[in-house]
Amino acid sequence: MQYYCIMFLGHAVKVLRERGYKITQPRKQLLQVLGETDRPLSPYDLQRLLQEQGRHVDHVTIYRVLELFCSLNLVHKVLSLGGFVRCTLGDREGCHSYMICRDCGALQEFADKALCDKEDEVAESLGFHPDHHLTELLGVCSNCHRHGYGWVM
Amino acid sequence: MQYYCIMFLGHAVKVLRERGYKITQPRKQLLQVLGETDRPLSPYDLQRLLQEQGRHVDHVTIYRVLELFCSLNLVHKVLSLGGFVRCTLGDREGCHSYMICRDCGALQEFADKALCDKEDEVAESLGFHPDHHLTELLGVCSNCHRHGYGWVM
DNA sequence: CTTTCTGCAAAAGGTTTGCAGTTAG
DNA sequence: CTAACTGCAAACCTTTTGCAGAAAG
Repeated sequence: MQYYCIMFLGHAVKVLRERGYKITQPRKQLLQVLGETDRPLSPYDLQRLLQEQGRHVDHVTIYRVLELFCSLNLVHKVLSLGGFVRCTLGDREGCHSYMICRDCGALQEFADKALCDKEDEVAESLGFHPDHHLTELLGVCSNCHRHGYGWVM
Repeated sequence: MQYYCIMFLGHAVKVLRERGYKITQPRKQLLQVLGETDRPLSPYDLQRLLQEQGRHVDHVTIYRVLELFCSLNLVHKVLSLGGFVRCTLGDREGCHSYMICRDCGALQEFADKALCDKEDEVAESLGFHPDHHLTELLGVCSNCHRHGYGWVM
């Protein structure tokens, strides 16, 4: 996780620089927090977390920074939970897919070409021409599944 | 459409009665409005529409009625647009799927077993056990697609 | 007649806007 | 030094809560 966090931070800073955006304190701090978790967090969740580290960032700034990060595909907005997570994939357009664990709240992003194609196929067969897919699967991750059985027994 | 509206209203009233809920004025009026459109509408959209018909329904009531309708699977909440649409399918659990047209805003609900299975398959292959699928496809419906080409030429 | 439901008032929560002052490069 | 960015104040919109009165069955 520590490893991914550094990867994420490095990549994000690179993207910001390339596009001419400044590397400010609030942006760095938000990247830090987003890099450390795989749970979707709301703007106020993020503010609370920063607060606990003794860092005060205005909620308006958080909204604006998240909007920027989304536009650069550094984070995604997760609709079924209403929070933001760091993007863990490359710049594959169109087919964001997420699995979200009900127990631990962790989100795992994936991109599956075959699934995308199947979605297109079904839609086209109904006369629809999709250009964007939203797929969010709710359930239990392998970790929690194991522990879940443990509790019952 | 008129036909579907009556179907929807009849079915909804039956479900409410069966479960012991009262058929009140606000509930009837909301069913009416929801039955007449295939666009997702927000609580305040619905209030506005009723207002225009000279009917005053408090927004708190609208929230409470929509919550009830959702729990009875009479309407669905659409996350990518943040509105409510009438449910057009039977009580198939688990696999809600929607196609939403960017141009006209119309939503079409569908349930495709093969697509559901494919989603499960992909998730399971990544060690995840899904119990709920959220699939929303954004694009252009056949109607708007035709007219779209018309505009260009 | 009783239970359920609605409307109202108010609060709570989330999001957006404008502007003056600060900061990164 | 300058353009970009942040913080603050305030407005705005959405959603929730508690309670007294109305309405459905």
